Amino acid sequence: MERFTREERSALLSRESFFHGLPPEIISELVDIADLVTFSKGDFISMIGEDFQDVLFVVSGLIWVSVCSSSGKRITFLVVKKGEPFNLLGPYMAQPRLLEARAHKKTRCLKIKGEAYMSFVEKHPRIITNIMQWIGVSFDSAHSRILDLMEKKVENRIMRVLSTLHEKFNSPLLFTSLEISELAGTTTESTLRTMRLLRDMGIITTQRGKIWIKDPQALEDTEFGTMKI
Amino acid sequence: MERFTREERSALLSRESFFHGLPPEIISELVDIADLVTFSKGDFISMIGEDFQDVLFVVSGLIWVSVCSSSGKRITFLVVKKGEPFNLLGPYMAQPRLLEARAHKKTRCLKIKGEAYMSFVEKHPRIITNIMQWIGVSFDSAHSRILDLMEKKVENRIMRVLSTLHEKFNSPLLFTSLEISELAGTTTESTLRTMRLLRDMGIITTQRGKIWIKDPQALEDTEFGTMKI
DNA sequence: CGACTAGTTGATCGCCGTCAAGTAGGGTGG
DNA sequence: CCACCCTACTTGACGGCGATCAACTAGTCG
Repeated sequence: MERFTREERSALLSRESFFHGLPPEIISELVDIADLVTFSKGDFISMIGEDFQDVLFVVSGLIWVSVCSSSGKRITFLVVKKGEPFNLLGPYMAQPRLLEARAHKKTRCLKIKGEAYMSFVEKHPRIITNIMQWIGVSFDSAHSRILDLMEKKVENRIMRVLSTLHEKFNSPLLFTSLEISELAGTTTESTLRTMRLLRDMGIITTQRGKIWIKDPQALEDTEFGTMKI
Repeated sequence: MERFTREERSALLSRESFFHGLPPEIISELVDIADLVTFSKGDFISMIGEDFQDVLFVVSGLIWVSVCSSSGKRITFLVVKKGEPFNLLGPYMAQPRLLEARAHKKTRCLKIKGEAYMSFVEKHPRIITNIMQWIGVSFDSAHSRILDLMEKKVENRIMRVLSTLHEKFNSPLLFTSLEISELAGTTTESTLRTMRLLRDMGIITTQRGKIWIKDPQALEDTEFGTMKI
């Protein structure tokens, strides 16, 4: 692990990390078969339609994962931060997927080739629990998002996105309205209108590209459980 | 396997089955640790908020899996037919999920307790590939459904549901408009209005509870890949 | 034959996506 | 340091899709 900064190493072991609870020897064996790769801000990590087979574990930085349609509409369904995995399912899947992954800022990752990942899993079935739990939460999150889209108003979706981002990153949120709207499944205009309301109510304050959550409780809505963004 | 009918046995081994490609000895070992259970039409297999831990494999019949919100809105996101698994992720998850599973008609399943399932997976990592592939397809399907909800009109969603059901069950589809609407994420009224259009165009014919697809090609829309219902 | 469920169609109405026309921040290069 | 540009943000007006309400017909099962 010598090429890691201290911060990166602790990110891999933190409570929020994918690796939490795994025996240290499994983690270090995984690190041994991984390459440390760096993406610059804005880099495409995988493109739509590509058959991306590698598994990534973010050690620093941020990856935005979206699907987009041919009409240009895009929805971001995952924001992968340090300690979190990306593409746990990819290596097992035959057909290319509709994912687009992009580095939101300079991002360092552990990269494991699909083949190596699959053999690792078979050799260390202990890690299956971590994988399944991670996927399970993401899976339920996708379904709660479907429910949200069906019956919640745009305002509530935005509030939920802000609430979730706040839990994950704390204030200030360094995201633009465009990014928020792609997470909530709406347009920038609607996002801005809602943020105007929230500002008037004293729940948030904003600056170009920054959002401070002043009253996190006011954003809460536990109906469908937490999103996993 | 002596308690199975011949049809049930072959359902487990068919090409569309979850078990396809697995060595026979693994399948029979799985059957050994499973109980054969029968649900009557309309039975709740798992209720909202319940911490359902068993894994089921349908050998005959049909299970409808939905999420519903407190306001009564319900979306069906999975129809599990013979040869298919249900709740592959449940045993690994701590918190209860928002799933509701119901027998759509008399349904026979192999039932495995969560603990037994997890040990089985660790003991036979070979099955991980099947599990991951199955989950992966469902996962992508959830995301394509999100895109659908965001940018497709109700008409197109209905058409896609009909097309997918036709692929899975063939004509006639023995479903009511209410059921179709819960799959498409809309109301019965909108569903019926669309079906009226499709009927006028000669693409389908309908009877109470039955839908014949006369022109499957006309329903095609490959934009987001196939749904997995 | 009666009751329940499924299907049908019309009228209304509001959310929110879209278009449009701006303002303002902040980085770059001369 | 200023002029410039690009991006982010802002606000108003409009209009359409589809949810909702309502009233009805037609199968089907006991």
